[in-house]
Amino acid sequence: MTTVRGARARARIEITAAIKDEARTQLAAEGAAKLSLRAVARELGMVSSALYRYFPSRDDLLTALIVDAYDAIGAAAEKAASETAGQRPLDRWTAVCRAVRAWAVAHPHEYALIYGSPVPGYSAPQDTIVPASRVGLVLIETARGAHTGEGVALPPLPEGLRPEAARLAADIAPDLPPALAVTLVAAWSQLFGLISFEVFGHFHNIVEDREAFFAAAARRLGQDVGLLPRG
Amino acid sequence: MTTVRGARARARIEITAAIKDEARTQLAAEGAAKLSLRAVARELGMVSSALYRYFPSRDDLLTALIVDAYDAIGAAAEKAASETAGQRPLDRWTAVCRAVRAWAVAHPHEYALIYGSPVPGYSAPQDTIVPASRVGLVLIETARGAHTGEGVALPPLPEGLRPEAARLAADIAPDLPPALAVTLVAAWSQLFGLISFEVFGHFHNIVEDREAFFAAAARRLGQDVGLLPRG
DNA sequence: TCACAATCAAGAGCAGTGCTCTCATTTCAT
DNA sequence: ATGAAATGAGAGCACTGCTCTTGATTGTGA
Repeated sequence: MTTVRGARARARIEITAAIKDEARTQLAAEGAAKLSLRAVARELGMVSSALYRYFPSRDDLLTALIVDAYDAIGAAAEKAASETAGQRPLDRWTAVCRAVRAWAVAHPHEYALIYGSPVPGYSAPQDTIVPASRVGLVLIETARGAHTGEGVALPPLPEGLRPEAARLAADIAPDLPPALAVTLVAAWSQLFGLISFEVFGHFHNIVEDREAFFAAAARRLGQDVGLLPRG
Repeated sequence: MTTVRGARARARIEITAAIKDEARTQLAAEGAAKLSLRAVARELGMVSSALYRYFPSRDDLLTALIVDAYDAIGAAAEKAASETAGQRPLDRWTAVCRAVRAWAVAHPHEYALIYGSPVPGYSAPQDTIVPASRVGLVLIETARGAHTGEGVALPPLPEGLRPEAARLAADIAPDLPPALAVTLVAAWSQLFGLISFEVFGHFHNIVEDREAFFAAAARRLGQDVGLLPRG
């Protein structure tokens, strides 16, 4: 399938990668707003129009970077999950959260690209939806481990949320109780609320020891989804 | 102080407001990335260089819009708080949260300007920090109502978070127990995690009944900060 | 009242951007 | 070997933020 047919195909792959690399460098240095196709081409010793043979537009380049960023932060989450395979669910949960945060803090501009204001259009391209779900899937999987077998005490669902909860659970995790599925999705978004506030500077002059603050909040999020401190 | 000295000063105020209005219109229509000084000037029947008499740069115009957006969402929160003055703390809390969300959903691009990726530089200008704190202050005030007098059961702080919690509480709410102050700040950021995920499209194909979902999550956040369902 | 200074609009212009088009060259499959 | 497809280079268009100069309008102190 992905066998390299000839020198030309090989070159195309390499140049595409080089373009993405240089773009990522500029992204990390100056942010998405100042990422310039011409500057990327200039740095690579080619003329700007040549770059359009590889990416049909600036937004397509950005989309490629978005996909890569989703994959990178998803891989970080998966790595933390697999490295804590035998441990208690709550510890695994916090380990995953801390890994996600660590990636975000280390790559603020790439993080802003995927969890900040949507820049290209309003609807995310099709290619991004699978990579975008990786962190969420890890969280679901981590929580699932604690809920196989017996049920855990979760607050009852409000009447009006019943149908939505059932639909949502059937969609993302049919084997889990609806109340848990809802809580998981909420915890998922709240996790990124914590991270975004730190990365985007809203904790400036407010939270100093961000590491400890986040660890405690993430742990509490884990308890919210039914992971017990001991057991 | 703000007395209008003459016709010229009056005109300056009016033109400045007109520029901001037109800029806000373009922001709402196309987003911050496509906000163009030249287009604003064109729409106002003036030449682009004239606009620089009122805003020294594009970033300064954006900063003015940022301040206005913080003020608007802060006012929405304060309105909800004052309109529910006599009610139970948990109901007030959810009312405030829903008002904040409603403003965000109604003004997605302005919301993205203040809670999305920071666009101008990395450090927010001085003028923004006071308006930026309004929503947070309302949340603190709402929670304070339930904690005057007796204490409410809050999970104990982890050992490592003790000093940070004390410092943080002394900073933002010296009369509240440190554990509550920490939880409040976490809930604050998690609230915007919920809203950002909705506004930025991360709930696409996942959460359908966003209204009910948010109401339940916000209520739960209120319980996290110690507001009791009954009482 | 009048002259001077501050303020302001207009226009030209600069450097930069994303993107398109044409044209020559190179590579590949037949 | 030949025709088709892929690639690179260059010119050019419309747009951007921003600066500078010029001339007109407005406010103010002697």
